[in-house]
Amino acid sequence: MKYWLMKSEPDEFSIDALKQKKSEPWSGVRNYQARNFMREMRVGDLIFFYHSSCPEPGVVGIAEVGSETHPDPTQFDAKSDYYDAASKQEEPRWLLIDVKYKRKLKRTISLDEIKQLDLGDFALTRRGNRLSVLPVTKSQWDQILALE
DNA sequence: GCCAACGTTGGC
DNA sequence: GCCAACGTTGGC
Repeated sequence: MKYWLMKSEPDEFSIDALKQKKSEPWSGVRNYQARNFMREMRVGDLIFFYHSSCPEPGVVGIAEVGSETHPDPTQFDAKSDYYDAASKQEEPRWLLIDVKYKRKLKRTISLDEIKQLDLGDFALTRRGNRLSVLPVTKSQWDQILALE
């Protein structure tokens, strides 16, 4: 069992939106590193749902991986913002998984608090980090969740 | 293969 | 809205 963190701008897709929809195909990831992490995901892995680009960035909920990776259909949709003309049906460049709602945290565990923990090397708090999908170790997971 | 220009992310 | 950091693109 592995642990992950996935970012979303609450204006675009919030934890409340996920709660309402129960599960969401996570389309639109267009970064190779993030894609490669998704490829390592297995059904049942746990995900910190993180709100970014908002008044209080931080972990707001827990989700789980609801499917194996499969091709992201938006890459083939010319009308989509995520359309990639260079990606071929026979060899899809971009993948997605389904993100399944588990629960909302009692409160937001802010980025500020997370930075104050001693988490070692952590992609979320690495300087200049922009990854939207990143791995979390069990120890990092437990330390962050202990703040709830 | 280098690297400047450009676009995007995301905290503040 | 600003801007640092970083990934990608494309000319050479």
